[in-house]
Amino acid sequence: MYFDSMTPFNKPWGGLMTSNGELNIPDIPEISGTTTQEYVYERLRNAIMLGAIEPGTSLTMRGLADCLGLSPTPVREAVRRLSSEHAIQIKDNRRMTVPLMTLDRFEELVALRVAIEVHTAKRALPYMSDVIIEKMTEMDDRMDGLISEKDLDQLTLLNQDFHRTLYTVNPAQASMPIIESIWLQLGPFQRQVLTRVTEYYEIDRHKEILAALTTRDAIALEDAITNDISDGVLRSGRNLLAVTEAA
Amino acid sequence: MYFDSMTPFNKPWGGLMTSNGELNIPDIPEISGTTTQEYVYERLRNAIMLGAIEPGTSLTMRGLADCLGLSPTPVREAVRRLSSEHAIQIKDNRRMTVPLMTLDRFEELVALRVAIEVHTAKRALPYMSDVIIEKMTEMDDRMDGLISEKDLDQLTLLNQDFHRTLYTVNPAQASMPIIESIWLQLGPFQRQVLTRVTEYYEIDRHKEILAALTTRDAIALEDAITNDISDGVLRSGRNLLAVTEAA
DNA sequence: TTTATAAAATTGTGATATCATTTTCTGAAT
DNA sequence: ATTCAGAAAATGATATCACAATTTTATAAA
Repeated sequence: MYFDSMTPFNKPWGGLMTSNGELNIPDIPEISGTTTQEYVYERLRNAIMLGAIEPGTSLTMRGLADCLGLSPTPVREAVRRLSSEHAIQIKDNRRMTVPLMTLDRFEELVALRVAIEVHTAKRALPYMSDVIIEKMTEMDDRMDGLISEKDLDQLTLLNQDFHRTLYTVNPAQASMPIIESIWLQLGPFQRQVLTRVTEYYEIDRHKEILAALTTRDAIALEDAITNDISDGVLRSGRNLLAVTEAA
Repeated sequence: MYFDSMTPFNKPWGGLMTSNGELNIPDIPEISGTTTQEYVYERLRNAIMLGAIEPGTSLTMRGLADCLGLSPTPVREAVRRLSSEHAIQIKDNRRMTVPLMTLDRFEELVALRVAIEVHTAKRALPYMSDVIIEKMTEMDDRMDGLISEKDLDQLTLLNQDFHRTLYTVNPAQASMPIIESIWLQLGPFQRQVLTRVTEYYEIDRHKEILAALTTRDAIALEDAITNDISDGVLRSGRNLLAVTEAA
């Protein structure tokens, strides 16, 4: 069984479920030349980021292993990595979950995201080139298309690519792994928010970011990044959490 | 053999070394009720932070396992966690090392440390209490003693406690794990610097931090933290790296 | 229906076995 | 001394096994 046996399931057809059902971990292309452990890590990470694993659902190591058709060993390593990135919470009752968001934690994570990404963007600015700006502009154009198609998965991924492209023009940059870790902690909840919101990106802050990059204006860049992150889901997230935590 | 067989060792007494020699991983008190994997993680982390594993020394999973008298399984999990925190670099030739510092990376890490710690300190300020300030003052006093005794290990650890105490007064804080991760990346090199420097902490910036906390002055706190981090090892580190990289 | 208790199943953990690679060692030829 | 091939040893990765601890289910009593 791939799922937690704690979860009650009295299905009309009876019998045990085999390998698809409540928990559906989206497959990802298997990168050749990599280890199983790495594959599991990437796949679970992707599933968490895209909200395919509902926060609060309890999981087990062996359950995941069975679900993926693997032995517990590589799953354990992948899970432990995700756990040290706070993407998975290992509880003391032999269960683990994608942590539920709280209002306090949300505010902290968003503020931290702003602080680190602004800092990283500023340090990237001296390395910015017209070629990269062009590349980022293309990304932004593609995102406009994805918004109208309401393809949330690709939108999330491409939005990350956009930011990552900016930050990594600084070749010595050391903050990208940290930023990715924060994205991962915010991801599951952002997805919950996005599915409840109709208008995304009322004001396109990416255009502001691109403008600031073009003029090499650090102050404008700081504002643009701050606004992009804040406008994105901050307000909606606050609302959702305010309602949720009141109940 | 606990060490990399790549390392040549023609010892006069010949024969294989058993379990003490070049690589000496300081023991730590075994916390009861915890797993072997966690113990290995803490012990390796401590060893890296305190510079007991010389950066660049090549290690193997099995070597470490033998050294610690354990099977490879828990060692692998601990090593992978450290690897995802960039405390250990897993190379493609089946070896791993504590990464050597470069000037560029050093500058990035220190700047990042300043940015995150300033941000975290500011958000902690509203939660600051006289009791905590008193506790931090005592820590600072103890550090003065350790400086005169030149006890670098305890000094490093207590300095971290000092900062950690400040940042964690904010109960919802989410940045502590990130700060710890940066400390860990800086740790081995800081130790190399400290052993080559005679005067530590010419100006005691901790006193400035405590003053800013007492007056609840965010601007002064920002300056004090920035100066504390910058004065600590930044200048010496730059010098050491400038010389090293020229060669 | 609820509660207490015993039995059964499941779990996390860590050691071990196995396998394909990779590295290191050996020794001859240059 | 160097170089280079082949043999031998060591390594990382994963599956499997064993075991204690915990949870879940089954059973019986109130």
